[in-house]
Amino acid sequence: MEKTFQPAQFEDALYKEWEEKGLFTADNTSKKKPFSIILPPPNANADLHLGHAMYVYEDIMIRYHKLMGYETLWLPGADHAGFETQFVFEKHLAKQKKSRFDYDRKTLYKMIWDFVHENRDKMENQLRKLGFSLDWSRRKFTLDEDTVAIVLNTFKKLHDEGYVYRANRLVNYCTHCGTSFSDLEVSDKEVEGKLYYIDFPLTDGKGSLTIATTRPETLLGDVAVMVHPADPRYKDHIGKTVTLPIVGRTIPIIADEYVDPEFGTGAVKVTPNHDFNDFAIAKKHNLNHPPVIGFDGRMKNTGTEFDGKKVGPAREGIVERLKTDGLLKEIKDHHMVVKTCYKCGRTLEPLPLEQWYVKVRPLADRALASIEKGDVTFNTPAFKNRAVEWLTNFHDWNISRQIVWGIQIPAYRCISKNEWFVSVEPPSKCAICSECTFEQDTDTFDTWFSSAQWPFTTLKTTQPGDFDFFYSTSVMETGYDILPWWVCRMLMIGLYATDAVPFKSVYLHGLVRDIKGQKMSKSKGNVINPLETIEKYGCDALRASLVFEVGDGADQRLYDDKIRAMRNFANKIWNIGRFLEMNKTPPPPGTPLERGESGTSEAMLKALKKEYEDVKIEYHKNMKASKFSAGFGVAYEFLWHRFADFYIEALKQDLKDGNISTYQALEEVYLDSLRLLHPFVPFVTDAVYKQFCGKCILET
RNA sequence: GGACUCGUAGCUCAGUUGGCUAGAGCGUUGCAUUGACAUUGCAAAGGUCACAGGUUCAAGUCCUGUCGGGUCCACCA
Repeated sequence: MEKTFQPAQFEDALYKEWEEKGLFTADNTSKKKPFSIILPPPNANADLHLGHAMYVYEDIMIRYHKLMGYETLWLPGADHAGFETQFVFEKHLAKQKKSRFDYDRKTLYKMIWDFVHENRDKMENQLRKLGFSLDWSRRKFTLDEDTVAIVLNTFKKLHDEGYVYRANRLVNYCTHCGTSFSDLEVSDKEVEGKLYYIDFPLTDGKGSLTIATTRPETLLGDVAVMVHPADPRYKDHIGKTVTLPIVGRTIPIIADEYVDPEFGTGAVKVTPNHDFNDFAIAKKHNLNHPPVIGFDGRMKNTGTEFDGKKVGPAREGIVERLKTDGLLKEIKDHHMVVKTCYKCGRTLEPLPLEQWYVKVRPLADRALASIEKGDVTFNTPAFKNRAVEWLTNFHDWNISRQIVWGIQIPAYRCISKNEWFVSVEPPSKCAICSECTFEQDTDTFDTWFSSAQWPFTTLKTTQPGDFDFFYSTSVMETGYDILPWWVCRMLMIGLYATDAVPFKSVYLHGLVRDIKGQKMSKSKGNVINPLETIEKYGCDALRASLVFEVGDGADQRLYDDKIRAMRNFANKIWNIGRFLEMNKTPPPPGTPLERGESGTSEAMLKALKKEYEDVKIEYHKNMKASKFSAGFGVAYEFLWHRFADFYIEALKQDLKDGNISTYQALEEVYLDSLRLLHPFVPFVTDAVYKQFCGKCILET
């Protein structure tokens, strides 16, 4: 063995050897019991970060089960990550002073395609750097033709069976990113805003009604003023009309219990197309007015000079105008929450738009039942509760996105009758009037709609027999932060499409933070790059530090000292091997040892074996209970502080004397303990193991 | 407003169903060792396990409350 421990010198070669020997390749005709995990497909738009390194928990499970005699499959993939990728790509375009508007749909798609494939190769090599025992012969991409076909079929099935419908509702729309979102992609932001008190003159000339609003610009699209039916202040106003400032339209004063008399003046304006609550109220009272804000974020349909102005300047202008007209009573500071785009951070605009929705309730109920029955289990009760809470409260899911990068929705509109039909294959003629030149929906699916199907779109398209042998998969391991986005939706859609749970258990891990507990981000400059860390300390050190003394599913802080400590452990593993190798010396001629007689060490060797047996029991107990940190801790403590510090130190002289039975006993325990540690620190354990056995650990 | 989670040595954290003098890594102090490893070994200092009650033969561990940190969801004209 080399004198010094230098992981960078053997890791890549060892990984290559594992791959070439087919140690990660699954056999779906095996007689062994299956154990399968689908890798959460990383977005093919950037380098891997520490979050991806947390997939080490999957590698631990896979390697452990392989060593325990299971037929394992860990299936790698990449996600096209629709909106996320388009967003990243637009940033690249911006650097070249270009934008998505400079290209037609096809060109833009092709450009992103090339960008993604370049990134995908890089990303996959980074997964190799992490030592992950992925079956590369089965790698998949969410835009592979065969997986896309399955996604389209699922959509059609959902549609035909009434679980997907098209509706014109208000959506959360980002006028900068140019797309709508589901409820989950909306992030709340607290801001110090203003509350404007505005007089709406009564049409009969007898005074005015003061309303309070945070969005004066939307008054151009108002259809009513609303008060609480029991509010004594406004009892006489109900049924009268007011004249809308600036535009001069006459609108009614209506009553609805929705109004909170305590807030503002107790009188509220109703703008059907730009506020979710008002939308519902206006529908109830059968009132409407065209939208006054467009998808470009500019005012329209107001018949005023504000048409064409962006919302912000329009608000300022309108406030000025109200002041001039003497209708602005007061402006108060108002602490409020605005819904913003989770990606670009700009304020979202509620706008009316026709979209495809998944009717979530029946699907979620089935998912809840599967959890209830225990068909799916969670690694902690808290995560189970959170999943149940989400599944109980899900709203219908908007799956339409106004972006080009993704799977175009297989829905077609009959132009002459303005009706929609769904068809997996591009139809040759209109299915409704059979004459018109119908057109396909330009929208693409929410990425999560295809991700939600990933466990079966992959297994149904890798190798014949894979689905039958490996589905339902054994574990879904991912970060708890995407429980609602991904895990819950996989459960819902998986149950619907395959009549079986997509995974039998869910293992959620926590977030990796910096030493102060802050989220890592480029702007804060506190990012630990996994690849640089591997370069510096070795892959095993990084992997071990993400597992060592970490609570189940808990967030953790990662820092250089911890990684170094784990590198030291890897070094220890290496040097124990070196020491044993150096002491594999025959006993001097003519001594009792040469005749094979055991020395004084017999009792100690017996104690060692006993202790090791106990350690193994403890280790397997933890591993089987998915207490990986504890399992690692047990093996760590034993090898370093018992085996090396205590037994080797005590038997050192005996070993140097050439006591072959001492040597053999130590070697046996050492090599076996390498197998316990292998799932956590695969490189160093295998590098040493090969020196002694000539084979890789997973080969034996 | 609803829910979850955490508060254990200077720092970062483990502590499984309540059970012997409360553990680890890093850091600190002393000693040793330069023929496995200074990426080492031995030893030491350091904690009234946030606080206050309660259950129990026994509580860091269970229950209630308080304080403090974090997270998620809902509402907000």
